[in-house]
This record gives sequence, C-alpha cells and structure tokens, in this order.
Amino acid sequence: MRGNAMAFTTSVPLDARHPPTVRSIHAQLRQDLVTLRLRPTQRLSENELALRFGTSRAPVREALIRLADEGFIEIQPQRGSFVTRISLGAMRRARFVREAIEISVVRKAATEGLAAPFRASLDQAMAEQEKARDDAEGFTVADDAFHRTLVEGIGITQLWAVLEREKAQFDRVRFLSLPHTTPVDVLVDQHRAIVNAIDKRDADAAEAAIRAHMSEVLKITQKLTERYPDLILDDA
Amino acid sequence: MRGNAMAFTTSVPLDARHPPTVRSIHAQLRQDLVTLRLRPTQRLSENELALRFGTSRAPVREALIRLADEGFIEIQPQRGSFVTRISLGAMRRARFVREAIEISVVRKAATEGLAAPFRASLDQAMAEQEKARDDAEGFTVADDAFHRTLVEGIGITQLWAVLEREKAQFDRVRFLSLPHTTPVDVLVDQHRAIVNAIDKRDADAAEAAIRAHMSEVLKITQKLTERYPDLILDDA
DNA sequence: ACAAGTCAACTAGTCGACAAGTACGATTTG
DNA sequence: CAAATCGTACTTGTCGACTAGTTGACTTGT
Repeated sequence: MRGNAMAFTTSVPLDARHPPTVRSIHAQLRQDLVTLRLRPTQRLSENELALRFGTSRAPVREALIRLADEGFIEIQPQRGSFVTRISLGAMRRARFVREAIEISVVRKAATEGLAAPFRASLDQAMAEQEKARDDAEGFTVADDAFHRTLVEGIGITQLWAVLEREKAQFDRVRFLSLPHTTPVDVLVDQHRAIVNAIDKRDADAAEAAIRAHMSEVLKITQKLTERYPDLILDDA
Repeated sequence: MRGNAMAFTTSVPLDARHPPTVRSIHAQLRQDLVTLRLRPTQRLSENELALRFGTSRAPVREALIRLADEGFIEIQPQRGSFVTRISLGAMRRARFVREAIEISVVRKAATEGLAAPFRASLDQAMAEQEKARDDAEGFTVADDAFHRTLVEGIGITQLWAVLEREKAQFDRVRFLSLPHTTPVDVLVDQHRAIVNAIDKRDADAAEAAIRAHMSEVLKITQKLTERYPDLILDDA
C-alpha cells in the first residue's frame, strides 16, 4: 500500500452527471492504473471487479468502457480486458497537442494580457512549487495548477478538459519518473520565464519559453523508455 | 427522408473494437443528430430506441453514453436523455483547438517539408473541391479530406482523431450552414495559399494562411446564431 | 374554485441469467 | 508418441426484470 499515490487523484475526468457507483469504480481503477498498481498487460475481469466492488457487472462495464476511451485499457470482445502498455505514439501526440495549445494560449495571454486573479494564481502556483521542492508529488500538483491556471486564464470553456484528456497517458509516465525528475529549479525557472514573457507582452518570447519547457518533459520519457521496456510500447 | 445526408457519414468515431450492435445504433443516431433530424431539446427514451432498433436497452444505453461524451445529448439521471442545443462555447473551444493544432501542423510541414504522397493528396483534394463547386456536401467532404491529409502528413499517430472529436459540434452547424456557405472560390484560394506557403517553406506565411482560413469559418457561425436562436445556445 | 396531497406512469440505474465466442488443456485417435 | 479434436471453463455481449427517483396529472379536502 502506497498512500502517497493520493497526489494523483487531482484530475477527475468523470463529473457529477455520472452515476455515483460508476464514478467511484472508475476513480478507483484509474488511480490503480496511474500509479501502476495495475500493470500493463494485466487482465481485468468484469466479473472479478463486480465482486470486488460489490456491484453487478453493469456499472463495472460502464467504468471499463470509459477507461478504454481514455486509453488505459483495451477491451477485446469475448476475450478480455487488458491494461494497455504506455504508448510512445500516444505520448508524442499528447505532447504535440499540449505544445500546440499552450503556445496559442500564452501568445493570446501575452497579446491581450491576463486578468489579475489569474495572474495572482500563477504566482501562487510557482510559490507552491518552490515550497514543495523536496516533495516530487506535491510539485506535480503545483505544476498542474500552474498550467491549468494558464489555460483557463484566457477564458475558453472546457479548454483544460481537452488537455486533461491527452494528459491521461502522461500521468502514468509521470508516476514512473518521480525518482528521475528534472531538478525543481530548472522547471520553476522555466515557469517564471513564461510568466515574465506574458508580463512583458512579448508573445514570441512566451512561445519560446513554452517550447523549452515542453522539450524538457520529452527528455525524461526518452530515458524511461529504455529503462522500462516491458511497460512502454515503442510505437512512435 | 433526405438521402443527401449521407455525405456526413464520413467520420466514424466508433472503430471496430466496439460491438457491432452498439456501433450501428451509435452511427444511426449520430447521423440523425448531425443532420438535425433529431432536434435540440428533443427527448430520447432508451426504451423507445431499444424498440426501434429491435434490441434490449443495454446496447442503446452504451451508444447514448458515447453520444453524451461527444456532446450531442445530455443524460439526466432518472429524468431522461435530451438532445443538446449547439453550444457556442463548445464551438469557440473547437475553433481554438483546431486553429492551435493546425498552426503547429502547417509550421512543421513548412519547416520539415511534406512527403510526396501527402503532397499529391492535397492537390487531389483541392481538385475535388473545385469539381464539387456546386455541390455543397461534396465540397465539405473534400474539405475534410484536405485538412485530414494535412494533419496526417506530419506523421503523428491519431492526431486527426483529436480534431475529429472537437469537430463533432461543428458538424451540426455545418449542416445548418449548407445554404449560406462561403463561396467555393474563396475557400479553395485559401487552401492553395496554405499549400503554397508549405511548398515555399515559409512557416510564417503558412500560419497566416491557416489563421485567415479559420476566421472564415467563424463568420458563418456568427450569422447562424442570430438566425437559429432555438437551436444554438449562446454560452460563450 | 382552488390548493394540497396522492398516485400512476414514466425515466435511468442496477441486477442476475443466459448467449455467443474464445482459449486452453484433457482426451482421443492416427 | 504426436497430433488433431473435443470439452470445459473462462471471457464479453445481450437480455428482460426489478429498483429508485422524478414528474405531472388527478383526486380530494377546504
């Protein structure tokens, strides 16, 4: 039992309009998937899960369908459901989408300016990052908060949800990379560079700063691929 | 019965790994939703649909869940499922995401060049657009093919699927806008400008061309909002 | 006539059983 | 002894019945 995994419960892709039973099952399984307690290639039986959660197969099945949509499991008809390996192709895509959107976001922020409350939240997120410099999980939470604030700051409804969807794959890798993470100082400096560029209303500098930040993330995954070949599928 | 609606069957978001029954029900309902045969605020009863499709509620329910994920319907627990109104907020988001990604795509294409087969497909798509100048539906198909080729040309797995997901909302509007569409010449010229910029390896010009093209789409939706206030929800 | 309360007819959510299909091991057969 | 075949025990897919919750019309009392 690793209680520290709770830091990864921050994202809740299944909102309140779903039945509570399904939501609960989905949340627990997702947690186990992100923290790799459920390891790639492992089988997930609907019957077994129904037993474990004390429900019938119906809600379990619904939760599994959503997990399959998120790319965590693969449902093979009449055969079984299996935990997917981390897909390098999916990671490349997620990174591309994230970079494309965040570039547009910071350019817009640099051009039109950022409302005061959001600007304040960015400072707070950066402060929390420095405070959590020796707590890798606390740092990832603050890092998420930073990027989320940035994206939500430009006032486009549910835009963060699009990134969150792509981010799902990343979360597993991030859990893997907790021990080998980039020094906090580097990342915080990059965050500060982004904010500074926005403050100076310099869109080009903001874009460059985001690009630098994103390429940092890529470096880590490169190393991990070699280290965990059984968990990561090189389909890029 | 409007047989011409088949032109909108091009996108099939539900791939072969789903049960055929579910896929069929989902496809038919999606078709009816995109072509507005199922109109916003209309109720969809699981029982009624099960009767209509000659199945039990289970596959119907699964199809409805996916349609809800795509934003076409809203499932209200213990109350019913209703066709959503077209959301202006969702449209703004879709446009932002699409613009952000396509900008990154054409910049990459302009910087690194485009493989010959993809370059040829672009020409073919443009030729088909001109051929279908008096056939609004044929044009939208060719238009989709153009953008799809562009995105797939840079070789990132499933990147088009991300846009397709956002595009779902657009499809209903596009059906509405068939009578008031922008002149074919303008759109084809914009497409050609994009390709020319890529050929010249001019990333900035390519970005500018995409931006111009995207803002064209926005103009149309503006008009439609005023014309169909009962179908379109102004939540932007 | 009107208002409060009741009830019947819906809804989606859940359940347990069965159908259809697959995988793998035991058994039979060459 | 090897190979093909059959059987069994799984899997997901589908089904019809039941549960819980909501709504709106109707009844009933004032």
